[in-house]
Amino acid sequence: MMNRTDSDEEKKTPAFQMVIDHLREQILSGGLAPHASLPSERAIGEQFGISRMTARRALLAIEMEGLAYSSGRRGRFVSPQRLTYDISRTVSLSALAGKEELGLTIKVVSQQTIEADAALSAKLAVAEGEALYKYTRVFLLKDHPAFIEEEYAVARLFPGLLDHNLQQSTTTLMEKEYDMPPHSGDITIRMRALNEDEAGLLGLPTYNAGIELEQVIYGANGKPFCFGRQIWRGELAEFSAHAIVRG
Amino acid sequence: MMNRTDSDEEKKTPAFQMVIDHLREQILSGGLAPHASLPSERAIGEQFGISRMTARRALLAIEMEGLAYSSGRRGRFVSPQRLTYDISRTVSLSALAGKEELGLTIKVVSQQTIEADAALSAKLAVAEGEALYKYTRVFLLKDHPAFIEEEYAVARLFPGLLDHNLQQSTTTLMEKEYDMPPHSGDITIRMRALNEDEAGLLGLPTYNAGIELEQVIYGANGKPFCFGRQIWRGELAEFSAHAIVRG
DNA sequence: CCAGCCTATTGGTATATACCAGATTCCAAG
DNA sequence: CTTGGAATCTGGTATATACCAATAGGCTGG
Repeated sequence: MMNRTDSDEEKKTPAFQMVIDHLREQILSGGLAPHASLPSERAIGEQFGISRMTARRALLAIEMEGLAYSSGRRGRFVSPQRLTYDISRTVSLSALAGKEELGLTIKVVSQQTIEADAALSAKLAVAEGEALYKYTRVFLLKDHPAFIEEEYAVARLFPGLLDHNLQQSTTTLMEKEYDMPPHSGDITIRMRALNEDEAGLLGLPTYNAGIELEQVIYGANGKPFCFGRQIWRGELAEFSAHAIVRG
Repeated sequence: MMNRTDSDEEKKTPAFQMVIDHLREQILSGGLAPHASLPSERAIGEQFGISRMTARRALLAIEMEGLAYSSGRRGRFVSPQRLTYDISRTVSLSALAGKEELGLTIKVVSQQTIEADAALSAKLAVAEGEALYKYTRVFLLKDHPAFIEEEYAVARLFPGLLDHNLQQSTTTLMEKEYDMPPHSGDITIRMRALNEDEAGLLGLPTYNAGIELEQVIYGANGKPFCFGRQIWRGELAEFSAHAIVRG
């Protein structure tokens, strides 16, 4: 059935591995351009003389490598390039805004006014129950989701914030319209599995891994005014920083 | 066959999902302590009345969530707690050293002297071909691998470095023995799939995702003297920073 | 008591098959 | 030309089965 080329050398080299190597080479060599479609599970199965489940497995590995993304039942496509986010230079997406060539668009998923719970009141140094603006947005590169951002802003400091167009950098908005430039930020980055909602918004299977970035943004007076949580497709994120050693 | 409780509500809720939810609850509630063993694929299959492949799928999802790790053909075990690495305060593992309760040990995998290639000479601002010390170490928590570190140090600055015991913080070593305290660092963090060697050292299946952290460490004179690359088990890593906005 | 072997168990790989539901394509009826 | 629906894609879920290799545990003979 299979035409494994490893029969001469001792043994092993799984079948799905050959498919992975083949697809990776195709993608990295540029034989398949970003957003081009990959062969279907069944097609790969026939092409390599393996079962669909084995082909599927290879494709899922390619997805995990970040080389491709799947889009529901439409098929799988080659991933675009990784973005770099300099956390010691910027807060929020100011570094990305203006990069028109990336095809960055923002989709507002929800916006509302809520009351601070215990966790948020601690992060934003406000009383529990104080009004906060909460808005959720998805950032897309050429219609391909890159990350989700949930932001919580102290409502008292930004009256009418939700009346503005949220399809832009909110830190720019806060700086220009409310004279609240960001001064510093506390950032936490970790890798974790996505829940169902997040996976749905990012177009990923549930329990795929992604990168979570949380940040509290402080104003010139040293007080926090905004808390944000971003969930990135892992293969698209890259974070850089320049740190001065203290103590 | 199965005893799915979702027959009353409309439909769906995959079988493997029930297993995931059950295992997650068990682990998060503390019913299963860190490093305790999980039921085998076959045992879960029988317990839930599903096939082994479906049980396997649920277990792999639990692994991806970081709640458990597999250890070759010995079985699967509950993951220990996540570590936090403050990149704006420290370089290398000084933050972790001294935390005896974590059971941190270091295994030296290899050490050698090499010549700088183009990439390394650029990062370390030395001539191509200049001698560098290279050593690879695995950091373990109670015998459970947490991350791999490859470090490259400019040999000229640290004569005889490899004669020291490398089962300790090398930045401390460089500071105490060679009077080269770290002053600042350039750090890059990304998520990516592991290759075979890395997966082997970390006890993970190949093509699992992990977090890569690269850093160039600069001395007080502003010159780089050490380049390191760490590959973390994603579920164990957490990076934090305090950043001042510039520009 | 310990070394060596045998066996049971575990995860890893692989197949063939089946049905479902969303997406796309295309053609025919209006 | 447009709309409707059918046929045909796609991936998602699930099963039953098979063999392999590495591990762990128990037993047995020295």
